[in-house]
Amino acid sequence: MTHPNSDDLLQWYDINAREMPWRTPPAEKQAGVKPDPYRVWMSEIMLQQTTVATVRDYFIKFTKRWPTVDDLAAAEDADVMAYWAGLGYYARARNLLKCARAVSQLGAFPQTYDELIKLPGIGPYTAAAVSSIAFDEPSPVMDGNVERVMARLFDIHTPLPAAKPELYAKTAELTPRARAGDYAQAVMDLGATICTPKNPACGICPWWTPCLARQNGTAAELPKKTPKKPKPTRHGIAYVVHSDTGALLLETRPEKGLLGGMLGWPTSDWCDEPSAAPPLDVKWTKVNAQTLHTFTHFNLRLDVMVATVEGVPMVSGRHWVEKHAFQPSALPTVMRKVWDIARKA
DNA sequence: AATACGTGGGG
DNA sequence: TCCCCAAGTAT
Repeated sequence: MTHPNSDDLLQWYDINAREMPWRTPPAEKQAGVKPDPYRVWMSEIMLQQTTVATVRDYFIKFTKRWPTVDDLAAAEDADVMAYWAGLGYYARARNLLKCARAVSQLGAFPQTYDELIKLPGIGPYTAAAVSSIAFDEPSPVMDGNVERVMARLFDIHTPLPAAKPELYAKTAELTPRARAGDYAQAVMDLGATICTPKNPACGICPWWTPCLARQNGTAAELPKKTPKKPKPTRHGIAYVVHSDTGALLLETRPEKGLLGGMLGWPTSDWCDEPSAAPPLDVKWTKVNAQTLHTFTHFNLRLDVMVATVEGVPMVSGRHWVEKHAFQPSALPTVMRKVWDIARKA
């Protein structure tokens, strides 16, 4: 019974590594070019709970706009949030900026897991990924892909998240001292392309031989997971008001909580039976369409109310944005949906 | 420890 | 249609 070998996976990775904008191309790597820690870090933050396909364009946009960590550190908060709009998990954008400013202050990125994990937005996964990929520290990297691969490799049936310590032990055991960063990316690539959640392609897997789940025919049912709770549906009202000068009334949402720090329309609270909370005492018209949106832990149905006012009266906590300066792309997706409905009304 | 936190794509 | 899930972190 052969034991899984990191070299077998690295050999596969050297041939099959997917090209990504944050990876050093093989030719340059061979010439000794080291990855840019800023780009590695940026990619890892964006890749948290987000697919490579979605991240690619955002990464290119961000690094073009802010080529270095010092550039990003000097950016306006609202500018960064607008660039992040649509990518989700907006606390990442707020922490991205905090982290950039901390690193800029330090003068350079810390190079070790222990130092990196102290920075905002960097947890166990990201600290391990950056220290290994950018700085060759052999930190075991465990994300959802690695968990799945380990659960199958060792045929572990303990459900997640209880299985994490056990899976981490296997991850650490398999992580090589040399090329730990490449190895981590190799396991993640394997999980994304071959050892997939559904229909794993065991027939072309470089770890076909040692994989216990493959031997036992249990690969497709692993990893086990504890059942999740049902999603409630909440209701709310969004208010889109035009000034007769062409301006729109918007708000920057509070730092904490859902869509924190993002631009959005004034809304009621979101609950079973929302109480009307229009931002202005004018004649509102209910649009004959609703916004449906699914968040991580609840569904949302928003009614959309529209109105027109004369001039641009001051409204506490809200601000008017001139039409020429208004960019729907700066809104989180749910707010973009509201705009799509309101503009047609 | 358990919950909050987005979004888009695939089966 | 609906459910799953994707390179997790903060509290």
